[in-house]
Amino acid sequence: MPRKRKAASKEKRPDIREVATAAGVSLATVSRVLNNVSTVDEKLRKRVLAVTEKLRYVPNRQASSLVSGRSRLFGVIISDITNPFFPELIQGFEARAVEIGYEALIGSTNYDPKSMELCVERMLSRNVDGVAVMTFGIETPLLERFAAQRIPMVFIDEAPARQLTAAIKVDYDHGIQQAIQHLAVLGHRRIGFISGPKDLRSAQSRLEAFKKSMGALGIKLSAEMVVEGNYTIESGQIGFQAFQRLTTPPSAIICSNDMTAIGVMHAAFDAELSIPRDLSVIGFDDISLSRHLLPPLTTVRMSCNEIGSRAVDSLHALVEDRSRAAINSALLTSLVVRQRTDIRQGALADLPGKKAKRI
Amino acid sequence: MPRKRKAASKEKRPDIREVATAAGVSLATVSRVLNNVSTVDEKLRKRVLAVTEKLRYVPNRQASSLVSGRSRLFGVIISDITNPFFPELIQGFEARAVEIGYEALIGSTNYDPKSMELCVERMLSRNVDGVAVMTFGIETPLLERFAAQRIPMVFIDEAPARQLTAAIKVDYDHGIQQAIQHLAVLGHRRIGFISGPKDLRSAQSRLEAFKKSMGALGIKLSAEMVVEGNYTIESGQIGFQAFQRLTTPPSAIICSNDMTAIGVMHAAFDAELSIPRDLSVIGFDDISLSRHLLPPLTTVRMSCNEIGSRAVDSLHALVEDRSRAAINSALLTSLVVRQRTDIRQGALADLPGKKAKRI
DNA sequence: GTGAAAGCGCTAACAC
DNA sequence: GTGTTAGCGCTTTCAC
Repeated sequence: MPRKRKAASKEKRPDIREVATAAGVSLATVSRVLNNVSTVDEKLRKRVLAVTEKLRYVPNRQASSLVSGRSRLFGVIISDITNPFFPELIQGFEARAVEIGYEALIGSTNYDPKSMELCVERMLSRNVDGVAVMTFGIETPLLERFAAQRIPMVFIDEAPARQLTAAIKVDYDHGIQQAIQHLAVLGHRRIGFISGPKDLRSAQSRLEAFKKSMGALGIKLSAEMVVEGNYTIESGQIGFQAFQRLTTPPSAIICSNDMTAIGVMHAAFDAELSIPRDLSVIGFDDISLSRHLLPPLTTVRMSCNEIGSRAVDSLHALVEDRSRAAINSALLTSLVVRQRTDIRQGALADLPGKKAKRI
Repeated sequence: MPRKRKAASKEKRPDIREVATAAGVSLATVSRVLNNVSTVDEKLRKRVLAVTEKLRYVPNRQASSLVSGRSRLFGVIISDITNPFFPELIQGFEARAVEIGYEALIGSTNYDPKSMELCVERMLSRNVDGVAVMTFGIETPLLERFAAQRIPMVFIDEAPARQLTAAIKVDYDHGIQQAIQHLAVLGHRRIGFISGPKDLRSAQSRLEAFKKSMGALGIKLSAEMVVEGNYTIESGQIGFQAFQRLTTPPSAIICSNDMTAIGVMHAAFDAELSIPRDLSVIGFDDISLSRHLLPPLTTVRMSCNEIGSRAVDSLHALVEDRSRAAINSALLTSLVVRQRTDIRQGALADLPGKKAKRI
């Protein structure tokens, strides 16, 4: 069949014009159909859709972005994807973004100022319609560049008071209070807390929730029971050692995140203390790793996945209606009891007459 | 100052034309400078660069992609970002992509055909310049859509023989041989293997490497010592149980990936077997989790980060010179000895006169 | 309700 | 070497 087009190997993909021709309409109509403009005649709609299908037409987003001024791209800035806190967040972010016809553009700062700046410029050069700043310690001047373009931003916990900016609020109190209650029931009274870096809002919030809950439960909290960490495994090890130097070390430790808790467990392991027999520990975040530890870690769960999806929702709201920041109810945290907490050693002796059971 | 421009709040970002005007050159020259075309006069170059800096000009990639036909976007298709195998891979992919001026577009199939198809269409509609298919079980017809557009693809281990396609080769033998050797030295002779799904190339390769190395070391391998798994924690648990039902269970188990090893450890824990005292286990991949387990897992390390960066390099080579597939030497694997392997119980008794030391 | 036409910001021929 | 110009594929007025 010599008249037929040459073999399909370098087939060019169809553009909107081809679809229009094949459907016998103008390309404006095709565009309207694809963008769900309601004023299109149902018959034409059907016809266009059929052709779209048949030709396997996929719209070129570069082109549509260029002319419409909306890239349908949301940036998400994180510290480092190998930090187990982030994958789940990204999963939530990406899934929700795709759901509403957006794409996620991930940028890792890698804790490096140079990377951060590059990251911001990449987002700018791809014209993101919004950015979720899920990392801390990013320099404010960099964020100003988004602000200058009126690009919406969303943060965790606390956002700079500015237009087109939202925050995903997290209710730390609930989970931490449950954690303390859980420990109290097991007979623990000396409960240590390893915080995150004090200059981070989220770290402060968690610490405050801890102090508040201790007060609410009527447990005395001495200053030596709070140690500052920095969310890393190492800081958990250091924190543990600091506690061990006390005349009376805590019988339970609550950590500001799971990585810190892992550090505590490693240090305890090295010190030949058995967890949970000699020391109970509770983490925070419930990264998937925690479930897989042996025995698994008791932790305060915060849905990172939901943080991601909420970030997208907020950004979306901000894009659609640039005046109103999306206000969501705070994300709840709650205790997941697994096997790194146990009744306090000697608790039974202290409470003669009472029967305590292992849980 | 009434004459001044209104406050900066809705400042539009500068385009190439503004830069050209400010630098007193044509916009073609600016474009040339930005794209490192060498024929530009050094004086003009400097001037343009200075203006670029001053105006904080960031090129609009949508526009340049549209006209140049290159999006500077590489897609990477994975199964699920919360599978600990992937974050490191993505990290390597993204880092290298950014390094060469590209962006990474991540697509998760979530083990779901619908997601997969959407994923492919997203990549197509964003005009990716290449795709790294790092997941298995993606339907070939979908990949044909990339092939039809002559979009380069890269795979792990084995690629369909086709133009514009490359594979990242991994040398499994080296690491697995080390693992078996390590176990043999510890006195293990009955070594079990839990494979990945038999219909996956990479799973086959690992199993073959195991069989080969066992033969090379002169260790007899009975059929009952190989169990098929599917790379999940559950399959590790099931595999362990299968081994336990044997008259003589293995004294050591090598798993096809770390998740499987974790499953084995969980099941052993439940069965009140102590690892490594009663059973040695070795994983494969060295996901970061393995390091953090208590005690940490002995495993065959494969640099997922490097798989990612090599994928980008291959794609890049394919884009630059569409005829030649990038050929890299195979990625090496090697044993990381940690604390989940130990001398076989009773090995000392079997070898009277020899002194064995714990390592 | 539909079509024609004017660009979005940039690159790549092509002149000069 | 540098500038001019014609689009890339699409959305969006604006007429009709």
